Parts: sequence; structure tokens; C-alpha cells
Amino acid sequence: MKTQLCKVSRTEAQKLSRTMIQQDTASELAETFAALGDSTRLRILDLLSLRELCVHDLAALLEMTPSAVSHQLRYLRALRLVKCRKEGKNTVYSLDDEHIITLFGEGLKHVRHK
Amino acid sequence: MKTQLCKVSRTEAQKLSRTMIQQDTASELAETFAALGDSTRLRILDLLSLRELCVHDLAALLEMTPSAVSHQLRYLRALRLVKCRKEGKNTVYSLDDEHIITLFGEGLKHVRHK
DNA sequence: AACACGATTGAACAATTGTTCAAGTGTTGA
DNA sequence: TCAACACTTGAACAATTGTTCAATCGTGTT
Repeated sequence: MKTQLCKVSRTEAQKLSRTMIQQDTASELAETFAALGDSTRLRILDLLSLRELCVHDLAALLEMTPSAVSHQLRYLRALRLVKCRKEGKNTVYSLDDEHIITLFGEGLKHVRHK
Repeated sequence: MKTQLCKVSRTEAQKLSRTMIQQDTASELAETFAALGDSTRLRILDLLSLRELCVHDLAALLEMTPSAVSHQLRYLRALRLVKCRKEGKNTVYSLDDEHIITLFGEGLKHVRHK
């Protein structure tokens, strides 16, 4: 800490500096939350929590173009939140990280609760 | 649902349409997650979970300009995640919604767990 | 009064985002 | 072999984002 504080004592500032979340942890955490910070991705994850689905059916259910859905699936795949397997002409997607649904539900509880 | 599905039966598609999260709920939920989808805001919330702080001290602890911090505080205030009170020359910020820290912790668990 | 300090504001900026579009790949069935 | 279908890709685009900068406001101090 370079600069001076006004309301917090020097010793408490040092303690806060030690206790507070680290920049890189915060960035990693932010990346996860950011993945859930878009309604399209949220709806995709929600659907996949109900059932595995191919891109075409996802697009139909979401009433979006397959391209738009595919782009988001790529994003979610890169974060290992979903996985896919080829099945004939189709690519079937499912959740790779069921734990994300806990977070999902916790967020929903929060939204309802206010 | 206008378009045809390929892997899912008509009846199951209807059931999915009924069960899946609604667009406006998804948007509202996404807004909350998006608020946590930035490392600066995450660090601010983390610090405020430890102690109430004025803008100047937040800026010092985060090693950022007061302006940048103030902008993010405005954002968080609009979402009712933080509240503030004037105290002489300072504006002291604290969490308005302690419940958000649960979400925070749940996310942290998720990040560590992979 | 004048001044310093904490905080806020709005404009500006680069950077990132989500979607569309057009072109492409690979698989299936006629 | 050809056409149709499912999906992916990259470029392009508008829109949004987070930060900086300069100007400003309000409070307390001298």
C-alpha cells in the first residue's frame, strides 16, 4: 500500500491487505460469474440441466439462430461448463460441471429474495 | 416454438418450454451475476464484507483511482448491493445485501473445486 | 474567505461483448 | 453423386464495458 488512508489505521489496513481476496483469485472468480452474466448462456445451462440437447434443438427452444447458440456453446465449452459428443449429424451438449447449477440456484434464490 | 426439432419429441419440447427458465427471469438473474463478473467489483464487495469503508480508503486498498472506485460503487448502489452514508467529508460504504456474500462464497468454492 | 480534501460526474477512449451473415466442413440419405 | 441437414467458423457490426481525465460539488480547516 503506497497511499495514505484516512479512516482506517495503518495496522488495520495491513490486516485488510492480507485478508482481502487476491487480484488473480478475484479475476478467476469474476470469469466464472461473467459466464453466468448473460441471459442466453444462463438459458442454455438451464436447458442442459434438464436434458442433454443438440445445437439445433437448443436453438429451436431458445428461438435463436444455431450460429448464435454455437458461439455461446464454444464459450461455455472453453470454461468447461459444458461438454459435447458427436452423434451422427448432431452434436449433443450436456453439462460438464453439475456444480454450476448450485450456483445458478443460489443466484435464483437471491433474485427472488429481494 | 415455431421451428421443428430433430432429437426431441414434440410433447417433450412443450414440456421443456414450460419448465425452462423464462427470458425475463434469466435477464434479471444475469444482471446479478454480471455484477459479480468483474474483479474490481468483486474486490470491493469482498472488502466491504470485512468492514465498512470510505471511497478514499477503498481506492487506497485496491490501489485504484477514487474515480474508478466511485463509478463501480454507483453501479453496485444501483443494484442495491451496497449502501452509503455521509460522514463529514467522507462517504462510508457498506454491504446492503449480505446475502450476496453467500453467492460470493459459493462461487469461490466452485473456483477452488476444479 | 480561501483552501485542501473526499467524492462525484460526464465526456472520451480503447477494449470487449453478443449477434448476424456468409462461407465452410462433415455426415446422412436419396 | 448430389442435395439436404447440422454445425462451426471468422469477419463485421453495433452496443456495452471499465477506466482515465478534467471539471465540479460539498464539507471541514485555517
